[in-house]
Amino acid sequence: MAATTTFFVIDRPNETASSQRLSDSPASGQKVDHRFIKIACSNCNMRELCMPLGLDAEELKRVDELVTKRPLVKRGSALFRAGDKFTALFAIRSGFFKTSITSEDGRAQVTGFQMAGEIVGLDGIATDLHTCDAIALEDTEVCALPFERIEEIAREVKALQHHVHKIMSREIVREHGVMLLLGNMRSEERLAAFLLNLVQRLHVRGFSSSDLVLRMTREEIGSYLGLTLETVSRTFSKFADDGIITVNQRQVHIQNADALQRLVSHEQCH
Amino acid sequence: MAATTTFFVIDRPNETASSQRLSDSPASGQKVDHRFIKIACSNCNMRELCMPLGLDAEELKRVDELVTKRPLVKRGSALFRAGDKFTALFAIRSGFFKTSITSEDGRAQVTGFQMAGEIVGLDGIATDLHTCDAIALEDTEVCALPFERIEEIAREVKALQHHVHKIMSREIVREHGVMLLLGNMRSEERLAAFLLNLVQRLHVRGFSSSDLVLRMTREEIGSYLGLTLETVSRTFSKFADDGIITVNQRQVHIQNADALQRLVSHEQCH
DNA sequence: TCGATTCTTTGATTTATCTCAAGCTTTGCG
DNA sequence: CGCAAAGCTTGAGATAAATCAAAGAATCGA
Repeated sequence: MAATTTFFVIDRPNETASSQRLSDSPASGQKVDHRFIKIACSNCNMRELCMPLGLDAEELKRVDELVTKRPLVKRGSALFRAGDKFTALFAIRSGFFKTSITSEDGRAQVTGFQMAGEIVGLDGIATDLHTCDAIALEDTEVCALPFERIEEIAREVKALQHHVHKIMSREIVREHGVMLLLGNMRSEERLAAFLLNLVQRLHVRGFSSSDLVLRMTREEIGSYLGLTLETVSRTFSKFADDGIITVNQRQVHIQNADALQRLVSHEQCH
Repeated sequence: MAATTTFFVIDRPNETASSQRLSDSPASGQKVDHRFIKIACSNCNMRELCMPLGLDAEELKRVDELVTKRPLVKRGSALFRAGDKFTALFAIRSGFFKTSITSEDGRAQVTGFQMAGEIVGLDGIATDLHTCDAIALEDTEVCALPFERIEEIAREVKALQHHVHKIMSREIVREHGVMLLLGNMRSEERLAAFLLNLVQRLHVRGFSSSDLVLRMTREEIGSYLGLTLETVSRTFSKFADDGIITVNQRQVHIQNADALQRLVSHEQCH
């Protein structure tokens, strides 16, 4: 299904998490307000994951200019909400987001879960207004990339231009996969696909490919997969009974990835 | 739900449909082979629908250079298929397409229906390979827009650059709407949303907002909506029984658009 | 124009998932 | 620390939609 959507994610050497809060609280004991320090993308510990490839030094410099703010979004709060003015894309430096839309009559649909190295905000380009909410599932740090600057630099840096196009195309392809999941798969297949997708993305980031900590509730998983929270819970229990996974609340250990893969790709109905 | 994805669609004054076939058959009785005539976007009868706004004469000229081929795709055949090399976006000049993906195990999911003035092929940018099939549901005419040229010109023409970004973002937002539909709605709500979306898009193109001819089968509608063809058929019948629509095979007349709208937006479950 | 194929409708039955409900666990806050 | 709130699990029953089946209608190509 989903290739992950990556971009620039910025590392900030020798700083504590608290020093870069965007709040008004004084950075006690510090001479320099780190909030306004601009860190070079070229120092980013995730640049292999996120940076467009093949930039020369001059082009890299231009990319660095992109990052203006690096807000910290606390667990449960919104990076942006539907209706907010769109001004920037956000590269997630650390933490986990969910994006969701709500219809007029109040139905909510989680449209994705995003982790470090991925981009949120692409929905806002169409109308200059965001159409979904981006909610932090844990304390997160993001890089704000003002879209006008992106376009400006993309006009000069070919690699960046193409990278932006790729990121958007990847998101379109990812959503095709979700449509297949929602339109064609049964609950077990959906949850299996979900788990495999999550660990695969985490593995790329250097984490285990068999252990993961879910950052979202059963209800949020259900919303994403078009299932009720009860069905998600039952399906977890079934996988555990079948010895495919071990579940302990948000902790999941995948014991038999092949079995999950077979659920997703092998037609079970025959 | 879905804003339509529009782009350049080219009109060709004083030509018959047959004269521009891409086949090798000779254009009998004609001195000039119209197959190779390049028609200016500025003459397009759908330019209000498709052209990026605010281009000056010079910029318009550059956009015209984009269109190189204008193939005719016959009903049932593919404009491109999953795995094909991606080289161009296609603007639909006339006719109707479906796009669909197929998973390894053979499950098919229709991911969209596209009509004149809309763009197909965005999925190919991510990996330089198409990931879905685009099948003509009737004889169609498209403009091939080589993507390298698009990017080249977009680097110089700001309006085109932003237009491309908007088209891709719109597609992302449209797919969010489909996810809501697949994840949250019941069969009647899905079909109502589908019908309203179709007539709305047709209406923008100057067609009736109450009458439409379905270009796709019940099965294709079902695939798009995550339903079986039988459920689609039954739901059509139910709408007809309720006096909301009149159905005669592919001919649909909407008698009570408000009722459809209420189905979609009003929570029926309470 | 006719026959074959594809498409559509409708009915009967099954089933996957939802809903409702209750109890249990964990988390977070005063 | 203890209580309240949020989150999770499990069961029983209801139900929307799938499946299976068969017949009728439309379309297409020979």
